[in-house]
Amino acid sequence: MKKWLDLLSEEAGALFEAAGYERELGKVTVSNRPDLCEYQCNGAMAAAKKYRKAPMAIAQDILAAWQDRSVFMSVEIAPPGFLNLKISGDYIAAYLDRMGKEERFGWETGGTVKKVILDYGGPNVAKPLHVGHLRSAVIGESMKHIMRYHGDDVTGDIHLGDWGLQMGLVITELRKRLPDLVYFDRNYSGEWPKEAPFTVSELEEIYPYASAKSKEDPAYYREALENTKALQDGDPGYRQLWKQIIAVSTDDMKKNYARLKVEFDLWNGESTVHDLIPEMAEELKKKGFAYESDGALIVDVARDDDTKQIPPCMILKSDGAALYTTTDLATIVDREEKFHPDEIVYITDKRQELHFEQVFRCAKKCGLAGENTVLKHIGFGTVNGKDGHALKTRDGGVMRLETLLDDINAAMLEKISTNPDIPPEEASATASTVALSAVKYGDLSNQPAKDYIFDLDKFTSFEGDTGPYILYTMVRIRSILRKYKEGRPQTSDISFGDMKLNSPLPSPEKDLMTGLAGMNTMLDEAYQDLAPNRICAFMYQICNEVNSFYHATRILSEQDEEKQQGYLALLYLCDRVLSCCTALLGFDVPDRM
RNA sequence: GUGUCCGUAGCUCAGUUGGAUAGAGCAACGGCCUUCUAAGCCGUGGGUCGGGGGUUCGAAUCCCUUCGGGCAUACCA
Repeated sequence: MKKWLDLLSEEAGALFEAAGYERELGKVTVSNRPDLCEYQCNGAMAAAKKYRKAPMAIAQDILAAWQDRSVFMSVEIAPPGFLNLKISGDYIAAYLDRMGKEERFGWETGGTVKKVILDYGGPNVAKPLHVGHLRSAVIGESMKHIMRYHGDDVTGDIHLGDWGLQMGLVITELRKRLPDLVYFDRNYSGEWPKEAPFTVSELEEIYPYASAKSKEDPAYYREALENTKALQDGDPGYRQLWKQIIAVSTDDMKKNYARLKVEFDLWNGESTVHDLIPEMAEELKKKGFAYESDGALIVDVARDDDTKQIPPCMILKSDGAALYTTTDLATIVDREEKFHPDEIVYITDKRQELHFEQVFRCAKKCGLAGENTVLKHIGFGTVNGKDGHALKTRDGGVMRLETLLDDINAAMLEKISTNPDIPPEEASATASTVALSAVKYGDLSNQPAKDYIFDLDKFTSFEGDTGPYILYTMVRIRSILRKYKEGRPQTSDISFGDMKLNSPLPSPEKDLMTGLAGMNTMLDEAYQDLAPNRICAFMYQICNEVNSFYHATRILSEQDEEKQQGYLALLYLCDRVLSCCTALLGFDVPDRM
């Protein structure tokens, strides 16, 4: 089904053609002056140059050509040549009726189905999830939903950080603290213990300690490097210990991600591809792409037309160990073999931009990625505190994701509990639902690439452009629909009749209808740009319009049945549209709040 | 140094690819609940779009220049 604005543009284009001008001039946009009109067309001014005629005169011609009122109920001209348009009520109602019946609200997806690997989440084992991981998970999950809604075949891979220096650091520290563990006994030949010799909390304390120590103690750092290499080279005890670290750590992660309603299809990691590394490195050497420099194995990826300096891509460190680039390249090889994807999309912190530039160039240059495989990096900004710096706890530590969610949940529960209509046993679940909307909407309503300020007070205030406001509006809509149904004999599903615009004048009802007509356009833009923030902006607009409509209209007590059916049909469509949006963003809607 | 992103109301941000009087939210102030959830709605005040120059009928948007900031810049991820 054609996009609303395209449809209007065609209609306006027909007027231009009828008046003897090019069709293409009839481009219609949403009005900048809602006080004057609903839509505007600036074609007369654009035509002025081509036809060497005054814009106002051209506008007059268009006005003269306008006779059929079934689409535009009014056309007015304003200096220096604006065409101000108002839409007929029947026309918009018919469009919405059709939209409500079509699949995906009439969004034409073109039928192309892409196979996509979505690489997001990217937590490091042995490290607690912190707010930085929030964005990758929340944005990635939403993009997954958006692409799937489009029809794409998307596989989400968490891509654990489980193979680099951090593993060496943890092992080094464990060895210092618990030297008697069998994992460190080279001569041990018995069965490996099933139980891990540490808990998640211990693990999460060990990593930061080891990381800090390695920075001030060069000997310790060297040891960590050696242990990293030993792990990668297959030291049996280290490998067993490493498996325990991953098991304990991922167990905990799963709880956190479940809480965020984020689900991965694959729990692969850097280590998944460790067996591919030696062969890949050898191959790159043999083919002449990789060579030694300062003891490390590198591939040049700079190009003559670069405006910036691109450092070479490092395949192996001088001690022969793998690093981030190595596993990322091997992962491309692995994914190509197993999935033959059309696209691999990475969602990470934008500071890794250069890293991915290098990896992508290297993968293409060396033929590790197929010629037609699109490699895309979507970098997101930092989550900052109110001071504009990275979000910290009160005492300056790293803000854990768990803590953040707990805080918001608590604040939300307090609010929810003030509503006497919510039974206490329901309050907790409702609070989590609303809290999640606050967190996700708060994140996704920003452009991914930009930093944003995570202000707990703002997020828990429920006013303005927030998740709770959206949910509140939806709850209101559903409440009306429910009450209407309750008052009638129960059939399986009550249809709400045809869409009908009852007040074609400038009215909250009409604003809402024209707003809804933008749904398929919005979906297309959100998909093309992979921009969840567009969905948020759209929802916010619709919710504002719904609330204005709500206040201006008594629905349940409306005596004119046809009128009431029109209202209900409109609200029902709103509910479906908004529900679709919340699903794409990745949060639920409570029954009451 | 080089590259890159950014600078819009007191604060947090939009601004549909060059259009009319630059928009929201928060904060401030004033209205609206015997009626579908007032976590709402309606209204008021608040701006040299960092500065300067240019391109044209027309610039927050495009070009140049300048100031201020963030980030990146091969053996971390």
